[in-house]
Amino acid sequence: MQSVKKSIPQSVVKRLPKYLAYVQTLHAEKTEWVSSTELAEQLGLTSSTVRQDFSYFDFSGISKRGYEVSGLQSMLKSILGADTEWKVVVVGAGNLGHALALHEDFARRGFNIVGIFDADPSKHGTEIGSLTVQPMDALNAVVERDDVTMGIVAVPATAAQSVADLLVHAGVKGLLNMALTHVIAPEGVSVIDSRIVASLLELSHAVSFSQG
Amino acid sequence: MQSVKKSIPQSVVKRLPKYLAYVQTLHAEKTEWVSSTELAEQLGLTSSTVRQDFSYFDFSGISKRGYEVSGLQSMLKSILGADTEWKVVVVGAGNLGHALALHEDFARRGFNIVGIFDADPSKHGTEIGSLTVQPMDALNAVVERDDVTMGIVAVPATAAQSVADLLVHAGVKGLLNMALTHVIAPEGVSVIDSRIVASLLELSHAVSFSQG
DNA sequence: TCGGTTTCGTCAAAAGTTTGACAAATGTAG
DNA sequence: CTACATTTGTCAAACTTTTGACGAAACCGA
Repeated sequence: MQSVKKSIPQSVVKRLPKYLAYVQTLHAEKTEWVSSTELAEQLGLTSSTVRQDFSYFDFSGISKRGYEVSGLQSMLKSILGADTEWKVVVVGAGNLGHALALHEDFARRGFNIVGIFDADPSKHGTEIGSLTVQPMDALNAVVERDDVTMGIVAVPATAAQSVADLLVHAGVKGLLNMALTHVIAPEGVSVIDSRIVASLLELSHAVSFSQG
Repeated sequence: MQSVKKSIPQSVVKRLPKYLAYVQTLHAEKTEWVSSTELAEQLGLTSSTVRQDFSYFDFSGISKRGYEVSGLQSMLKSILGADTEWKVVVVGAGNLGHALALHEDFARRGFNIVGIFDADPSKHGTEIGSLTVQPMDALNAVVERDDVTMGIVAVPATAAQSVADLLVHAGVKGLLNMALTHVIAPEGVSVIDSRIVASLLELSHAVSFSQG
């Protein structure tokens, strides 16, 4: 009987995007109810984990029916901030930055890329979709003017920390780090690592040591 | 006094790529020794975690000096399979697949992209770096001929599972899934989720609920 | 050589996460 | 209306991961 919203453990937050993705496909195909068992099967979990996870937020299922899909969807969206439009800048206009700036999945989920920046003058002025690559010293103004909340660090490992510092200084509150290196940010700024390369390394470990 | 190699917990394997990245920068600048304290500070861990992690593999530090950088680097590489060259294919020649096929970090770490495939005929024949986009039905032959171990699934969520099935059928042993949806693979095939979009959602959660 | 200090390796306690079990709730069929 | 089957919500046990503590090893300076 707690009314104070207790914060949701990291382990649970990490699963929420997957719940949301699946629930959205259900919603798209007009399914109205989903059980913890079905969610568990689809996402490779146990039904107990699913119910436990959902117990962290104020959303109840109904015995014998399960969870109402559209309500669950709204709840997940609101917890994840996926019902908000976010302004995002990308730093680094290499292959990866370029692709991320155009990535439809971001826009579809409310992450609007409002600027792309690069230190290399030869890239300035290049058009990427509806954006133009800008020099680093334009960053502060854009972040301020457009009220940008997040920055994507898509530069080589050696430059990652200094770009992160610039973004923090410009005022973003969250960083998505595409480099493999660790990036340090002050209290109040969240950093999440995208782990693209780390994932491949994990994979090669898994592949090397599976079945021997 | 166990000589049998006990398998390394997932939680530890996840940190290994970061250790490796940092140790490589040390190596590049000719630093010879590194302590658990320094590693901990740089990667945002406790020194205890670092020592505990290293206890899972057969590599000792020396009291009062720390760990020898180049030996540690080799050990990490060998555990992660980063001392091997891997053959990788990309499925999906959209923005993301395109960028991944060209991503220098992959090549630098021994992940060689040997083919890129797309279901869309209008993309076939497009040149991406030294590769040419091929139709899906060329997949099996390439995987077999080049002994491809891993596949990167860079297609829209709705196609992810079927592409994964094709890759598994072709014989890859590991999948890197770029889509937000969960992908199911048979026993013996490892799947790692790249979580790019999931990471942004995590970030927006973190940003929404920090300091309130 | 010796005492002081740093850093490792290890252990066990603490904290966090997942699972299994079961009562209570809800729906269904007769 | 009642018996039955299903599925939730919750609890505690089991498991995993992280942390703190401390003895032993190795180096350093006098």
